[in-house]
Order: sequence, then structure tokens, then C-alpha cells
Amino acid sequence: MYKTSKETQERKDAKRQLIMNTAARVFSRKGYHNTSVKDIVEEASVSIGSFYFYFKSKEELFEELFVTISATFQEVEDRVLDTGRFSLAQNFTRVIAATLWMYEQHRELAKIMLVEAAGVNPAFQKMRMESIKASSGAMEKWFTRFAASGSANIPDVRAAALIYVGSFYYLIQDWLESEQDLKLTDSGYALCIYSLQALGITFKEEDIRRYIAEVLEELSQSDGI
Amino acid sequence: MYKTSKETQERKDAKRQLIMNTAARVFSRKGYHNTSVKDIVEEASVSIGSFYFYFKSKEELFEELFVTISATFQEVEDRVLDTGRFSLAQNFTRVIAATLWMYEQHRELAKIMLVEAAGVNPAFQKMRMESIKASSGAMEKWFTRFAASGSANIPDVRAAALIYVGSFYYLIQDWLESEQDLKLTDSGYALCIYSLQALGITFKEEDIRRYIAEVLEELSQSDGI
Amino acid sequence: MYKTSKETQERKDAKRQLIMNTAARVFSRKGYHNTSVKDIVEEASVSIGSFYFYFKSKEELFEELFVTISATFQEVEDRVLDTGRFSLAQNFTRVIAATLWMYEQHRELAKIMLVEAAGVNPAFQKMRMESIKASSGAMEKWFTRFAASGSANIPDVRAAALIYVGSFYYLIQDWLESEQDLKLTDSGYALCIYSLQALGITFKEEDIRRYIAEVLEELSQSDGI
Amino acid sequence: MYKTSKETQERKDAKRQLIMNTAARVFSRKGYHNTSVKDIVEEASVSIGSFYFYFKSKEELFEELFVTISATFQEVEDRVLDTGRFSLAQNFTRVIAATLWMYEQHRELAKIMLVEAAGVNPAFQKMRMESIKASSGAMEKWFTRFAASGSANIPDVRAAALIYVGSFYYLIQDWLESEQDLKLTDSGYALCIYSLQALGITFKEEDIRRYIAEVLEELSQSDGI
DNA sequence: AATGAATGAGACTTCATTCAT
DNA sequence: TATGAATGAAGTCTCATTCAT
Repeated sequence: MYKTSKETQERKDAKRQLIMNTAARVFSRKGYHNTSVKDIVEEASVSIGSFYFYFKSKEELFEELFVTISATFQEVEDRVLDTGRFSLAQNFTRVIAATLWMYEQHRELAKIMLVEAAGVNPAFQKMRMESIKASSGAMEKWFTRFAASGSANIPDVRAAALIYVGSFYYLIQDWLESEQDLKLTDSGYALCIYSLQALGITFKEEDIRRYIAEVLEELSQSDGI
Repeated sequence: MYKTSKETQERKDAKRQLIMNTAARVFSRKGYHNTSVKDIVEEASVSIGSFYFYFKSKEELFEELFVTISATFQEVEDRVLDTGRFSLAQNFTRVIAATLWMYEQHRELAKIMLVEAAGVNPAFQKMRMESIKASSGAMEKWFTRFAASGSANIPDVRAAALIYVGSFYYLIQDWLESEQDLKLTDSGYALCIYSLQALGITFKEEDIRRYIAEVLEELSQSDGI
Repeated sequence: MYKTSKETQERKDAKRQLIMNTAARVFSRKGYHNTSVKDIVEEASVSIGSFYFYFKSKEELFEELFVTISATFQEVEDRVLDTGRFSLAQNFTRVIAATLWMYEQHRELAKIMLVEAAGVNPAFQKMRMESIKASSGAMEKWFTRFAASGSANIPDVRAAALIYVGSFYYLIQDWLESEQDLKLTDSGYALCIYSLQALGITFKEEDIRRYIAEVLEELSQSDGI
Repeated sequence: MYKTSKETQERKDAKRQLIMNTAARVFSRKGYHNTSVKDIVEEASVSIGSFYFYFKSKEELFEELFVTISATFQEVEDRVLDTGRFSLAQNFTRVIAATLWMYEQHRELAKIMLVEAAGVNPAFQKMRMESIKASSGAMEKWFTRFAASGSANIPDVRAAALIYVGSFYYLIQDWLESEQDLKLTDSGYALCIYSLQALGITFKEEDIRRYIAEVLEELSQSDGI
């Protein structure tokens, strides 16, 4: 029982988390294949033995990282989406801005999910694409509501969701390669205009800027997502 | 003597090309890191020594492959774009259909350029994004012409080009992960509608289908791009 | 205090014994090198810390195990041998049957002593051979008595003992590799015939079978050796 | 074709053989598990890469070694057995002496086959026992001929072969642990006497010594087996 | 030009043992 | 006594690259 104490468990959890966080950072910086287990444990100031005490293999660690990140992002997206308080254009804009903001807060994790996963092996590339496509599923439902209410003109809801999500993730990947001081959220405005127009939602350009400013203000005051 | 050396040169070129083509196939199938030089030379029925006679390293071969593919695709895109014979909507549709068709013809190369390059190392991921973004440069010029002629409503031409290209490449990546018998060009219609609407170009839905059918017919009769 | 410490001592002894017994079982099943300390402690439901409290190292545990097993078997052999109530042939037969029966009762321990010890390292292979040869020492004395009484024809008592023991242990190793339901004692008859003949001891075949049956009956009614 | 030349092939064969011979020596000296691949390649003055060029793994090398040794020994035993020129006792004696002599010539290989194989893992222990038992198969046929001719008294031919082989291999293992200058063939005499008596073959002791001396003389003049 | 044997750095992983709690 | 997290030396094996032929 000595070692099963709450305190010990907390220390274990912390160490496990330390390794995962460090791994995320290093994978994000150097890529999966150019990161050795040694790189990770040295940056985390942990022994190789500890690494293998907490994780079965390097690949399994990556998989856990990937699944966790995907789930977290997905959950946040679902939460942001789940609102009916605003006008359609405002709601849409808020969602875009909030999601971009979230990725901006988690640059490293975003890189792992959207880029590194492609290079591990074909199986992970598949997982990566499926994770991205899951977003379009949520979008599709949302778009269907728009279309039904007559306030949007979307001939093919499914395709629209797919294409919208594609442009979205492309922006993020573009940002991931750029200098860090470029704000991802700055691209949000253009994306809103483009997408609203594509979906036939009416809006006034000056409103969009205001909506974005508002939601970013709200988010920066909250304790994060 | 002259002729002999010329023939020799041709034989060398052919061997070099054989190695590159084989490498493209294997990289596309197994991913860069899971492909060994041995895998390539065995599939090409060539010796390891020959491999290193023609290429300085595995990475250099990949880089050359990547640059060649990018240039080829870029060139084709430019060529398809360079036409003023049709109406705006028809021209736009023809471009989309032709580009998708081209990727469909070069699935392996597309996979290397759009997916595998991300996994080699961070430098290649940068190259990959830059190559993709180069497309948006061409698009931007084209969009500017639309906007100037008043036949399209594009508030931010640069952003529009970027987002358009993003949605485009996502569709291709999605197709790369799917079963091979799904036609990429089938997605073309949805993409046209979405994009035309986003850009404020007027069109009739039944025309779009026809434009697509026409250009695909033309392409399949030509001897390829 | 006195009682407490005594009880504590007993508990310690029990735990130590538990670890040894478990180790014997696992070594026997998987071999010394393919058994990790973790395998043992998990099967014994004991902590690694406890293992190293009771034993200095994995190798030392094996050595103790080996020595204990050897001593036990040796003692039993000596006891079985120590009898003068029967005719020579009967006595000889009883000894063979009883010894085989004993190994049959302790399959796991036999495997450790006769097989696994060879694979640990050369030092243990030496110990293993010496332990086996110790049996021949006891046999030699016994054979000497036969020869002296004129009831056996053994030109070289020492060599005879050695060879007899060799054939004996070979039978056991053969059995150890075979399916468990094959009775080792079934081979006893053949071994008796061969050995009696080799030693020039006169016997009647039908008697031998009876002697074996008798001694096995006696042993199975006793509470074991 | 440059490298597929006969000369190259010979060099390859020699290197492969060098590695096998060295491995045999080291395994024999230190035991399988206490021998690392590094130990072998250093003693052979060869690179690790070469080791893995010629052998798929350490275990596979051992298996090949084991199979080769077993086959060689088996073949020699068969050849020695295959003779009808002498009296039964003489023939029997010659076989024993020749076989012991052969093991004496190949001490290292004998150790690998009869001892080390037991420690690699349970599968090899099984192979080892089966290889040993194969000898008894050959013996059994031979014994059957004796028994049929009436010149031997062997109630159970199969068991006799098994037991004979057991005593035989035990002697060899005993010798393997002893100092090298002890001649294995010295034990041959005792083994002959014991076995001939066990099988009911009549003989004169002084003849046996002479038979042994003769065959050893012949063997030492031949260029080996 | 061509071949493929040879090299060895370095990757991943295991596991006996230690030690703080 | 008891626990099990922590350690890191050492092992096996891969593979990009070199070089003698």
C-alpha cells in the first residue's frame, strides 16, 4: 500500500504527463522519425527506463498523443458549435474565430495532429484524415440546420462541409509553417467572408470584424479552453 | 564514338529514370521512412551501387522527386489556366475538372507531393506547403482578372485564392486515402458550385455538369498531360 | 514479544518459500533466461522489493534452488538405497522404481536440476554434472557390496556406476520432454532388465514386474517422499 | 556479374564459415546467453553489419549451427555403423571407440549440441533431445540384427537402444566438464564391457582392449572424419 | 559504370537491480 | 518489512552509405 498512496499516484501522473508533453514538443519541432526516444527523455530529464515504464513503445506514445489531441480538439469544436443565441452570420463567425483561436493556443499539438501524423506510417496518415473528416461530420449537421431554415443556400450540404473543413485545416497548416508571430486569427476574417458567401448566408462585412473581435475578447478573458 | 557515347548517355538517363519512377512508386506505397534504399533497388532490379552512382543520398533522391513532381504539376496547372476562349463559369469549371483529372492520372506522385513530403522532416513539410501555396499565386492573378471585369465579387483576392487552393488540396488528400475506384473528378461538381458561389460568379447548375463532362471527354481523348 | 517474533519469523519463512516454489515452477516452464524476476514476483503475488529482500539476485536464487533440489534428491536416493531386507535383484529393482517414482513426483524440480541448470552459465553446467555424478558415488558403494558377495559380475565397479547413472538420467530427461501423461515408471522395467544383465545379476523377468508393482503400491500409499 | 564471380563467392563462403566457427567457439566457452553478438564479431574480427548480412539473427545462427552439427555427427555415426567385416563384439567395440573419438575431435561442437542447446530456450532443448534420440533409432536397427542372429540376448530392443545411447551421451557430457587432457576414449573400454554384458554378447576382455587400440590407430592415421 | 559485400553509428527496447517512501 | 517507481547498462538489430573489385 505504501506505493499505492494518493501522493505516489499523483507523482506518477505528473511524470507521465511530463513525458507526453515533452514528446509533443519534440515531435512538433523535429518530426516523429527524427526524434529518438533519447531526445525525449533527455529533454524531459527522465531516464530511458522511466519512458518504457510509462509507455510501451515510441509509436504507442505517439498514438496516445494523437488520440488525446484529436479528442480534445473535437470536444472543443463540438462545444463551440453548440449555441443558438446569435444570428446565423454571427454564430458562424464566432465558431470560426473560436476554433482558430483554439489551434493558435495549441500550436504544437496542432502540428502533431495535422502534420506529423502523416509521416509516421500509412496507418497514421489514415487516422489523421479520419480525424479531420470527423470535423466535417459536425459541420454537416450544422449546415443542414441552416439550409432547412432557408437562411442559407447550400445545394450539397455534405460536400459543402467537406470543402469548408478542407479550407479551414489548410489555413492552419499554412500558419504552422509560418513565423509564429503571424496571428492565425487574422486569417479568420477572410475565411468567414469566403465561406459565408459560398454558403449563401447574407452578412455585412463590418459586422464580421466586430463579431470576431468580440469572441476573441471573450476567449482571452476566459481561462482558456 | 559520338554515337556510342550518345547511346550510353541514353542508357544512363533511362536507368536514372527507372530508379526515380520506382522510388516514386515505393515511397507512395510505404511512405518515405518505411522505404529502404534496398526496397527501391530490388523493385527496380538495380544494384545499390547504381543507386548511389545516380543519387547522392536517399534524401536527395526524394528532394529531386519532389521538385520534379511539383514543377510538372505546376506547369500543367499553368497551361490549363491559360485560356480565354470560354465564359467565366465555364473556364473556372474546366480548370477545376482538368486539375482534378490530372491528379487522378498521377495518384502516386500526388501522394508523394501532398502527403509523404510532410513526414520526411520539417524542411520538406515547408517545401510541401510552399509548393501548394505556389498554386494560389497563379490563382490570385486569375481571380484578379475576374474581379476587375466585374463578373465576380471577391473582396479579398489573395485570401480567396489561398482558401480556394486549400479546399482543393484537401479533396485530393481525402481521395488519396479512399479506395482507388472512387473517382476524384466526381467531387469536382460540388467543388465548382461551392467555389463559384464563394466568388460570386453567376452560373446555372446544369451548365456546370455539362462543362465538366466536356472537358473530361476532351482530356481522355488527348494523349494525356 | 517472543511469540510475535516467532510468528514473524514464520511469516518470513513462508514468503521466502513461496518465492522459491514459484520460481521453481516458472523456471521449469520457461527456462532460466526466459524468466524475468518480474515473471516470478507476479506469479507469486509479491513485490520486486520483497524478492530482493529475500534473495540477493536472480542467480543466487537459482543457485539456492539448485542446491536444495540436489540435496533433497540425493537424500531420498540415499534413504531408498539403505536397505538390506530383499534379494539383490529385488532390492535393485526397488531402488530403480522408487527413484524414478520420486522424479515423477517432482517433475518441475527435476527439470531445473537436470536441464535448466545447463543453460544458466558454464558454472552451473559444472554443478549440474557434479550433482549427477554424486549419485554414482552412492551407487559405487552399493555395487561394491554386490561384487564382493559374488552375486554380481562387475569388472569395473566405478565405471559401472557411472554408466548406470548416465542411462538413468537420460531416461528422465527423455521423459521431461515428453507428454506429461507418459509414466516415467513405465520405463523402469526396461532399465532394470538392461542394468541387471549388465551387472551380471541373475533374475527372472516375471519377478521384476512384480517387484516394481509392489514398491509403487507402497509408495503411493505413503504420504510421499 | 562482377561480384557474382567465383572468387567473390569463395570469399563470402569463407567469411560465413569464419563467423560460424567463431560463434561455435564462443558459445562453447561462454554459453549461448552469455555470448553477445558483439563477442562473436570481435573474436572473428568482423563487423556487426557483416554478421547480420550473413545471419538473420543470433538465434538463427545458433539453429543453423545446431542443425549442421547434428547432421554431421549423425552422418558419421551412420557411416561407422555400416560395416559387417568383423565379429559382433569387435564391431560393437569399434563403433563405440570410433564415435567417442569423433566427439573428442569436436569438443566445441559437441558441447553446443549436447549442452548449450538446452539453455537457449525450451524449443532447442526439445531439438536437442530429439537429435540424441535419433541415434537410438540407428542403434535399434543394429541391435535388431544382433538379436535376430541369436548372438545377443536383448529382450526389448527399443529400450536397450535408448538406454545404451543415454549412457553414451552421459559419458561425453561428463568428459566435456572435465579437464581437456582426460581422454574420452579411455572411458570407451568400460562402456564396451558394460554394454556388451547388458546385451548378452559374449566377449573376451583382452580382445576389447585390442579392438579399441586398433581402431584408434586407424583413425589417427586417417585424415579425420 | 556496375556490383553488392562491408561497415558501424545509432535506434529501440529489456530487465536486473536500487532506493526513496 | 514492503513496495514499485526509477535507473541505465547492455543487448539486438537496421540501414544509409562506402569501397574494393
